Amino acid sequence: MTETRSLFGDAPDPTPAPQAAALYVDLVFDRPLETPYTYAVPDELVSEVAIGKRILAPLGSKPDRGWCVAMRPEAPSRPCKAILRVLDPEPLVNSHLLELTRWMAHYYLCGWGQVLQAIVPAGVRRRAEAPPRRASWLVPTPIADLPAIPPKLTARQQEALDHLRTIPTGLETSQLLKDVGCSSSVVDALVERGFASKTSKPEGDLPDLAHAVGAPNLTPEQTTVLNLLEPALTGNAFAPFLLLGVTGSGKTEVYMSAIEKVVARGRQALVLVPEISLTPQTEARFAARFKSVSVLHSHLGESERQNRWRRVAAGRAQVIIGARSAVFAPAPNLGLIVVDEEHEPSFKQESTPRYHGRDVAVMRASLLGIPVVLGSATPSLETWFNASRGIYTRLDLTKRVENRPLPKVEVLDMRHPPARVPPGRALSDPLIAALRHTIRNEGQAILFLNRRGYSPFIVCPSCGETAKCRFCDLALTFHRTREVLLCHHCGFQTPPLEECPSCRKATVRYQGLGTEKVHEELERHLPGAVIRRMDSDTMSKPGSHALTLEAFRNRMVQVLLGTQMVAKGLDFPGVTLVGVIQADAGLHMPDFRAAERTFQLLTQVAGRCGRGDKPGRVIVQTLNPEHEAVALAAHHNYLAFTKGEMEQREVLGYPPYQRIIRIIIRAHDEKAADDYAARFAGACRLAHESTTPKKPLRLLGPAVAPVSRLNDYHRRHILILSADSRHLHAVARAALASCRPDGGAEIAIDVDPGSMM
DNA sequence: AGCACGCCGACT
DNA sequence: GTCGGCGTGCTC
Repeated sequence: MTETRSLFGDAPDPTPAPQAAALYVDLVFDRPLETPYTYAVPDELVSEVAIGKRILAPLGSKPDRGWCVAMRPEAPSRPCKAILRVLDPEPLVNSHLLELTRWMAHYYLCGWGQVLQAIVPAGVRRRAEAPPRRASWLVPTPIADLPAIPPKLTARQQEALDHLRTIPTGLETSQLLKDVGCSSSVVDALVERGFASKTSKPEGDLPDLAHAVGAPNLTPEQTTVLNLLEPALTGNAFAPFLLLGVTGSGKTEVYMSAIEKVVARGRQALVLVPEISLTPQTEARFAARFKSVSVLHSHLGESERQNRWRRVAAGRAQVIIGARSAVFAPAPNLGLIVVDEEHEPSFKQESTPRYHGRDVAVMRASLLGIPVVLGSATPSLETWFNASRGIYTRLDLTKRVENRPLPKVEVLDMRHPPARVPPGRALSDPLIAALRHTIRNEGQAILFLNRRGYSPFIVCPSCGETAKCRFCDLALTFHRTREVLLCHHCGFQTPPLEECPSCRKATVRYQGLGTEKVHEELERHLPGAVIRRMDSDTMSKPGSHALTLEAFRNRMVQVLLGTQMVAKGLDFPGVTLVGVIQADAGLHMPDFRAAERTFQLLTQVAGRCGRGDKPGRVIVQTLNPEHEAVALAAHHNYLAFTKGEMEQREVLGYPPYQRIIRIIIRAHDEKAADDYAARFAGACRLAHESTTPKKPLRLLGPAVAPVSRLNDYHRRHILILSADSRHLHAVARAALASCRPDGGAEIAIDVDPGSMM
C-alpha cells in the first residue's frame, strides 16, 4: 500500500488509510452538475485513491478529471463505471476545505466541482500531477571542517566561494550561478574539492527570515479590546467579532497582537485584505513582526504561487496575507482569521463561484471552531446587523492612536459661491487655496475623484446624442493621453469624434471630469508642485503602485491624485490635506447601496488625513451637502448614518433585513434573452407558489438590467427577495433545475449580489 | 459545460 | 434520398 503522505502537516489526516474494501468513490466535476457521481475503483487503484485527490474517470463520451469527495465500501443501487487513473500523488484539499466548498456550492448555487476548481490555483493543480520539483541546493563547508592545507582555488572559484560563505545556510545552486555570473563547472570544482556540498530542497523553499520586533505600546482602548479577544484566542470555539475602529485607531496593531497569541500556540493566522498591492505597508508591518509571513498576491506567477501554496499547506507560514481568494489558503492548523476593511466590495467575486470572501471566512471559522475578527471603520450594514443582534461581538476603538484628532471636514457647496466653478472646471477656489497652503507648509495632499480618463461624457448639444460603446449600453470616456474614446467595461476603443455621428454637426462637447483632466488643471494652478496621478491607467505595470507610493512617502511628491486607489488603507504621516472632487459622483447609481458606498468612501478617504504630528484638513466638494451620506461622513458619524440607512432598508425590504438572489440572463439575441428571462421568472413563481405552507417572497422582474448591453450581450435580470434565506435558495434552485437555459441564452445566479449593474 | 441524439430544410 | 441546422436532455 502506498503511503499517502499528507500535505497538511499535523492536521487530522484527511485520507484514512483505505481499508481492504474502499471500492467506490464519489467524484464531482468542474461542471454545473447537481450531485456527485459514484464510480467503482479497480483493485489495482484501491491503494492510490484518497479523498481530496483528483481522479480521471469516464463522464459521458470522454474521460474527465473529477475531485474525490467521498469513499465507501458499499455498491450504489445503480450501475456505475470504473475510474481510470488517480491523478494526484497527494490530496490537494483536506476534509475541512471539502466541507467549506460543499457549503459554498450549496449556498452560491453552483457545482461543487466548480468551486474546487476555482479555489485550487491552476499552477498547483498542474504541478501536483508531477512529483514536486526539487532544486539543487549548495551549502558551504564550515571552515573548521576543511583540511589544514586546503587545495588552491582559481580566481573564479574563490569568488564563488566568497559569495557562498556569506550565506552559511546555503542557497539554490542556480541562484549562486546567477549572483556570481559563473558557469556550473566552477561550482562543481568547489564541491569536488570539499569546499561545499550539494543537496536538494523543494524548489523555492526559502529559509525563514528571523525577526524580532517587540510590540509597541498599546493604547488603553487597544488593550481593552485585546483583553476581550483573549478568551477566544486561547479557546477552541467559533467566535465572530466586529472590530469597529475609527480610521487611524490602530486596528492593524490589534490584529498583530491577537495573531501573536495564536502563533504562540503553534497555529496559523489568516489575514484578508481588500487589495494587497495597494497596501505594501501592511505586508512590511507583518513581515517585521513575524518570523514567516506568506503573501498571496493576485499577480504571482504560477510557479511562485505553487511554492507558497505548498509552504502554507506544510504549515510553514505563521501568517498568511492575501486578498479574497486567500480565504482558501490550505493552512493546516488555523487559529484565527482576520478580515480587514470587511465592508470592501472587492471581497465579492463577480464571476462563478460568486462568493463573498468575508462570509466564506466566517463560515470557515465556524467550521473550524476558531475566532474571526471583521475590522472596519465603516462596517457593512450586513455586519452591523449581525453585531447589533449579538451574533457578532462588537469591539470598539473610538480614538485615534496618540489621541490624534480626526480631521476636520469642510463641506463645500458647489452650487453657490465661493465654491461654485464654471462648467468644465473641477477645483473650487477654496480647494486651490488649501492646496497652495499645504504645499507652502511642506505638507502633502491626497485628491480623490472616482473617475478615470479625461472626460466621461461626449455629448452633442444639437441633438442630445451621447457617444456610446458599440457593444455595451455605456457612455464612452475620452482619454487624452491615449487620444481615444474608451469603454471602461469591455475595453472597446474608437478615435475621438470630430462630428456627431447622428446629426453630423461638428459640435460634439466633451463634458464631465476625470482624473486626467483634473491632473491638467492641478498643474496649471500649482506650478512647480510634483503631482502624481494614480489610477488604473497610470498603474498598469506591476510594481508601479509601490513605486508611486514610495515616492509619496519620501515626500518627492506633493499631491497624489487618484481614484478608489487613494481612498483606502494608505497611511502617510505627511498628509495634511485630503480633497474630494465630487462627493456625490456615486450617489445616483441605480443601486440600493449607493448611499452606503458613498458614506464609506468619504469616511475612508478622509481618514487618510492627519495621521502624523500635524492635524489634517479635509475638503469635500459636493452638490448635495445636505445628503446624509455626505453630511454624516463629514462628522465621522457612522452610528447616525447607519441608524438612518438601516431604517430605510427595513422599510424597503432590502438587505440586511431581506436577502437577495439576483438572476442575470444574457444572450446575443435580444429575444432569446427576453424569452428565457420570462420563462425563468415563471419557474420561480411556480416554485414559490407551490410551497406549502406559504412563505414570504418578492419576485421583481424580469427587467432590463441597469447595464442593458454588455460585451455584445443583451442583459435581463430577475430579483427575488426574502427574509427567509432557505426559501429563497429553494425557489432559485428549483427554478434552475426546471428551467435550463436554451437558444443561446446564458444564466448567472448571484446570491447576495454586491451590485445591481 | 460538452456532447450526442433527434427531427426538419437544401444539396450531390 | 443524405448532410447538417441547433433544440433537448444526460452525464455515475
